[in-house]
Order: sequence, then C-alpha cells, then structure tokens
Amino acid sequence: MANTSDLPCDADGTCMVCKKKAPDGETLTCKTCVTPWHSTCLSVPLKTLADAAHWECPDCSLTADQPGGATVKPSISGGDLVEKIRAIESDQSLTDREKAKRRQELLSGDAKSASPEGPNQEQKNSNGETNDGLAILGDKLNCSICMQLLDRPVSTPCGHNFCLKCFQKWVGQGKRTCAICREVIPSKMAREPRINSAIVIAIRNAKMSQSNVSGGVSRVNHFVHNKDRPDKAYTTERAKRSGKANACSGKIFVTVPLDHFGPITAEHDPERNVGVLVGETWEDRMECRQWGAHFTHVAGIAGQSEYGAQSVALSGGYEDDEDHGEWFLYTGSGGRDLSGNKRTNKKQSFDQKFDKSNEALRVSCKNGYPVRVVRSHKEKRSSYAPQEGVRYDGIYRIEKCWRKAGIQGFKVCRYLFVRCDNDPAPWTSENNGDRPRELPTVEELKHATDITERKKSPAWDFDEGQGRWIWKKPPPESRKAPDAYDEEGKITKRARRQKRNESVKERLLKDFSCLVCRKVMVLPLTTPCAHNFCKACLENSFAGQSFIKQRTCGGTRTLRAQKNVMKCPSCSNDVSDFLQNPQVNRELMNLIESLQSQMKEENMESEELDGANDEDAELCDETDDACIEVDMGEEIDGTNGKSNIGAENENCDASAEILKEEKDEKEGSKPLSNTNPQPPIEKKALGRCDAVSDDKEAGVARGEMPKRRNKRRGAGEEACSLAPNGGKKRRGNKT
DNA sequence: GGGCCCGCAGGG
DNA sequence: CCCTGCGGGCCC
Repeated sequence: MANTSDLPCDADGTCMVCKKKAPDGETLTCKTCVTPWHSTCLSVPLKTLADAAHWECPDCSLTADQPGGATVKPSISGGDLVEKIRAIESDQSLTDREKAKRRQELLSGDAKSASPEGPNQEQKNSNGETNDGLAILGDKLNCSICMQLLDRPVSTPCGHNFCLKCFQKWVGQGKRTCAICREVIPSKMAREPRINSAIVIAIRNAKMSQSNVSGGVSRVNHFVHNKDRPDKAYTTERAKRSGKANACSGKIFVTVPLDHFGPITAEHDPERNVGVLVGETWEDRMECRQWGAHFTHVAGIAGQSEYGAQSVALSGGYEDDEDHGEWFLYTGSGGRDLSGNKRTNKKQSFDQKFDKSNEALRVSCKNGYPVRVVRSHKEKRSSYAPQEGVRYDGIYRIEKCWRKAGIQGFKVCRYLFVRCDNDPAPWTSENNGDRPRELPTVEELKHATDITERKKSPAWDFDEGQGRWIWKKPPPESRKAPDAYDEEGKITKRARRQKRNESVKERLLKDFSCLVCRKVMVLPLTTPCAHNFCKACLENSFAGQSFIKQRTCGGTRTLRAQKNVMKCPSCSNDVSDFLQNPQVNRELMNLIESLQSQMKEENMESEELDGANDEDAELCDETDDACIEVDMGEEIDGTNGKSNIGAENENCDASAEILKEEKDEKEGSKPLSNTNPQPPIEKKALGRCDAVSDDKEAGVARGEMPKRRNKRRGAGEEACSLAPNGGKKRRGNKT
C-alpha cells in the first residue's frame, strides 16, 4: 500500500521528501508513469536492483496487489536507465508515441533496439525471415495508457486495449469512460475486467519466437485426417458385416498428427475447442480413434519402433496386465499365432521381443515421453475400467520395462506405467492432478530380464515452479505431416513451401482466430466477457433476433417488453448490451491486417523465386486464410448451413453490407477471403458423433469413399471379385 | 461367454 | 505390398 509520505522528485530531479537532488544511482523511474523517485526516501524500499526496471511508483501501484512480482531481468542498471529515459524524454525530434516506444524498449530490457538510429528494427535471420516476434507486433499491442506492451490485457467494448493494472487504476480513479474514446465503460467491465486471452497468447507466442533458437516448442500444427469422411464410422459395400464389425473410420475430429505425443489440447479441437478431457468416454475404439486419444482401432499400442509410442489401450487382451489405477503393468504385443486370418489369439505360442510396437513403448520409456492411456470396458479384471465404452484416462509415463515369463510360460514384454496427468483420474475424488510419486515395488522385477530404465531426464516432467506436468524438452517433431516427403524421402516442394510459410507472423495470426468461424478475424470484436469474434460472425449468431422481446403477461393481452438475452457463443454471458453498439477492436484489426499484408508480400516474393509453374501454386496463391487455419467445420452444415436460430438470407446480407461499409472506410484494405460470415459450428454432444444427417451418411455408405486396397488373406477369397475395385491389379493370393 | 470371421488401419 | 493387431458382430 502506498504511504502518503511518498513523494516523487520534481522537474529538476529534486526529491520532494528530502528536498535534495537525488543522485543518479538513487533515482528510480516508475515503469508506468516514468516519474523519477528518490529510492532512499521511499517508505517501501526496493529489495533488489533487479526490480528497478519494473518498479511501479506508489501512485501507480495503488491498485496493484503486491509489488515485486516482476521477474524479468533488466539489462541495464537503475541509474543508467534513468539517464537513458531522460535522454529520450528530452529528444525534441521524437513524438510522444516514439518516446513511449523507446521507453518501452528500454524497460523491456531490449536495449539493442533502443539505439537512437534504429528503434524497432526487425531482426532477420540468415533466411531473411523475420524472427523477432515482438518487433512484428510493433506498437500495435501496446497499452493505450502506459504505451507499453500489454500486460494482462483487457479490452473494452469500445475496442481499446489496456493493461489490467492501468485499466484498474483508471477506473479506480473514478473514471467510467474509455481513456481513448471516452465511450462509457460498462459497470460490469469496470468491476470485473476480464483478460483477453487471445492477446495474451499472441504476445506469449511473439516472445517465444523471439527467444527461440529455432522452430518453437509450442508450435501448433494442424493436420486434418479423414476430413471428407462422414462423422460416423461407416461400412463399405465390400464389408460383409453390418455395423462396426468391419467398418471404416469416420472423420477425425481433432487436428493432431497421428504420431502426436501428449494431451490433446483445445487448440487441436476445432470442433469443441476444449481438447480431449480426462474421463471422456466413447462407445467403442472407432469413436475413440476419431477423437485422437488412441488412433489404432485394433492394436493396443500406437507407436513406431524408431520413434516412440503415443498411446495404449487397456482392454483385457493380455491376461498378464495388472491395473492399479495410478500405475499399471502392461504387456507388449505379439507372441501369438495369428495365422488363419485371426486378429487376436488368446494363446501365446512364442516369446515376445522388443521390436515393433514393443520397441516403440521402450523408446517412450527411455525418453520419458507422455503416453495417453485409454481403458476399455472389455478389461473385466480391473476395477478402474469403465462400465461401458472406452475412456480416456490421461497421461502416463513408462518408468521401466523388462521381459519376464508370462502366465502362459512364454516371455512377455512388460511395462510399468505411472500416471502423470495434470487432471485428476476419473476414479479419484481429488480435484488436483498427479504429483510425482514414488515408484511402486514390482515383485516380478526380481525375475526380470532385459530391464530398461530411463537414464536421461524425461521429456515430460513435473515443473515445481508451475506446479504442473509440462514438456521439459520439445516433443518429438511429427513425422506424419502430410506430403512432407516424396517417395525417395526427400522433402517435397510443397513441404518446403509450408515450412517457409510457417513464419512467426503466421503463427501470430492463428492466435487471432474468430471463435465462431475459426478463421483469422475480420473486423475483430472483443466481448465484455473477453471473447473474440469477427463482427459478422457474432452478429450473425443472433441474426433475426431483436434486443427486446414482447411477452404477454399473466394471461391478459397486455404486452410487456423484456430484454432479450443473447448468450456469447463461447460462454453463457449476455452480450446483448454489447451487441447494441459493437465496436471493432481497431488495434487488433490493424495488427492483423498488417501481418496479412506483410505475409502476402513475402508469399509473392517466394512465388517468384519458385517459378510460376509450380503445381502446388493454388495452395497459397493468396494470403489465403485456408492456408493458415484449419478449414474444418465448413462441411458440417453442408448445404443447409443456416442452422442457427433462423438466420435469414437478408440478415446475412445485411451484416455483409455492414462489413463492406466498414471495410470501404479503410483505404486500400484488400478483401479477405472470409467475408462470408460462417454460421456457428453446431456443438456436438460430448464424445458422440451421431449428429450426421441420414442422407449424408447414406451417401457415403454407398462405398465410393476412399480407394481401398483389395487385399485379403485366408478364407473368403472368392468374395474378393465382388469388390468395387476388383478389376484393379491385385495380389494373386493363393486359395 | 467363447470362438470364428474378416474389413480396416498402421508399421515397415 | 505384406504383416500385424487388446475389434466388433454374430453364431453357437
């Protein structure tokens, strides 16, 4: 709390407390208002010099909870800093904005770019690609009060962004209008400002790309599999059995690659935007596969021997398994005679080896990779198995693996799995996730051979500071990026292009996706509940609704006007007030448009370099959002896409008009590809995918889906000639 | 509940 | 292109 006796230095640098001129080494400058203070006269002295760069004066920290929260190390000492700030302040050639920018650069420790001749020079790497994410942001994500990079950003309904502290300080002074446009700040917003997480993530990513040597740990690639398939598993004509006995997989709803390690987070779940949650249950393995928890629909282990295993299923297929919930002993695959067209065989007839998927598990053990675990109702001996269906139980790590003689006498590969998930297990009443726990004593290890224990530090581990399990090392890079390699294993032109285009800018743009259409926002709006949408998308979500609805009262014919509640598409907050006069967040819009135009220029340059006759040219021939964003969801509605609350064509046109008008105001802004407002994606029932329309399903079930191999072995060979592609060359299997 | 059967999907 | 696989429907 501020002490009333705290006073700053006056214009001459004389401390108003001790009335002496404060020496340079004893002057402190507030990071918010840039006022100099005499450090020795402060009632709450600074703990370390390191706090100096982020010190906030008693006036500015009135609303701040605790001082000293800053952790960023300054590169400049206190006295030096003040001198530099003074130099900036007294530079007549600079505008106020430029001064603020330079102050910010100084205070953020970015002294190199604060050199007088070239502030904010973009740093280029050897490829000429801009790597300095924060520089790309420019001053577009600066707080309009302190002019520094937004810290805990909040966005007003009038479309302006402030640091939480600055905003709180502003309203704490009794001000109820926006510092920029003087628009009234809604009282709820003033009381409970919400952090705009899209901006947080964008800044975080920008910082990450700045500090990252190459690539980026948090990079999110979006791969779409089976996207043209129906929502449900389906049977081809060829399949002799109905239902899912011999079915093909339906659409994969999440955008992780098939060899994705670790949890499936919200950013990979365009369908529901929550990710795959612990405890989520599906009807069967096909459905489980569609949500990416465990991709292989028969095999218990999903993995690659040279690369690692991503997930396992506990389905009671091997009697040696031993389940204790938080830890379990898993048995490898193989050792069974599968001749005669069998898929499994209870009887073991030879030893298992550490090869194929057994080796994949061992690789995950050695590296400490996170392994997703699903339990099936078919595991009858475990009390932790679900009653029905297949359930996602979270992340485990393989702490040890070995071989031992199994129940049937032949050797089996064995794995000790220990849970390490940030969410509580489905069976526990705890409401926190796992903490590192001691390994259980495994009796059978006494008789084990080929024991493998992890030697290096695990890739997935508990971070004491954050109090959660995180990637301590970058997750293995996916080898399953579509079309990344040609037949000879050389990287393809398309992949090269994709790599090149995966610039910092592109990643930043992804952070500015509309929560409805999931594309980069056009005319971004931030609701008071801090969710971001395209203007058209949000308005279109309530097309046909009026702000006031009339209700008859108590059986009489009196009509009473009542406010119509309009729930934010992302949460249950009423956004009807906001919608009466929604203001575009122009700072965001400017940033998005500048990123897009820069990317377009870069793309054009690389087109020229590539030559005109590139067969993939249509992929990225514009600053096409489809290139940036996953284009899922569009087909969900198909032709009868106007699913939302009776949205009518006129309404769509109307909002498109508004869009256009607003757009035309801005000179030279290029039309964006997604000016068509998208209807909101229909929410799917959790873990279910039965929302597909009958005709659609029927259409696909006719069997013209993907071309399939026509291979077969063992019995039933005759039926082969009836297959749709029976005329194609096919292996002459012996009968 | 056990056994048989076989399309599919992924690994290599 | 072949091999493998802790599925799932159905018959007994």
